[in-house]
Amino acid sequence: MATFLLKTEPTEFSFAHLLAKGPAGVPWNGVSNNTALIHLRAMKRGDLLLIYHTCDQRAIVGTARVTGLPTQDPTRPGLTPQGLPKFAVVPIVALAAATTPLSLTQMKADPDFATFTLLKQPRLSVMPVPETLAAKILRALDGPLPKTHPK
DNA sequence: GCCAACGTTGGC
DNA sequence: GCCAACGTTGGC
Repeated sequence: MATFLLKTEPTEFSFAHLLAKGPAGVPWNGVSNNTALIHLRAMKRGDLLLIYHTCDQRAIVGTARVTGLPTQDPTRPGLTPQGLPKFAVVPIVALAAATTPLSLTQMKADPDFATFTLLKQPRLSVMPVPETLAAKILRALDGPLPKTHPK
């Protein structure tokens, strides 16, 4: 199981909004940046997601789960030369809100995060999170954490 | 194929 | 609101 970080503007689509969708979840769409799309296409059912709010909040605010494989965006159909969805969309559901959101400031102050893509490529909206870092982030969020894979 | 101009993102 | 970092576009 891999872990990825997804950025969202809370004014556009907040983690609270995702939570409110419940087990139905949402298709994570609207990504156009090629590097971000490469990571989206690599997602598998069961992968863990860390949801980061940009703008005023600038913190990881909750966790979510990938519930299916990436598919084509119905509004922008097309495949890559490798036969993968060009503008990939991934179904996700919220898991839990963080009891303690982990702020960008905190991550910047921690040497363990020095090579983290979130800090090195501030404009990338979808990125993989190394396993050791993901574990550390989950401990910091200190909420009801995901324990099991979906059935 | 290069690169200048322009657009977008997101932290400050 | 500004601007740095990137990505994209289009003229050549």
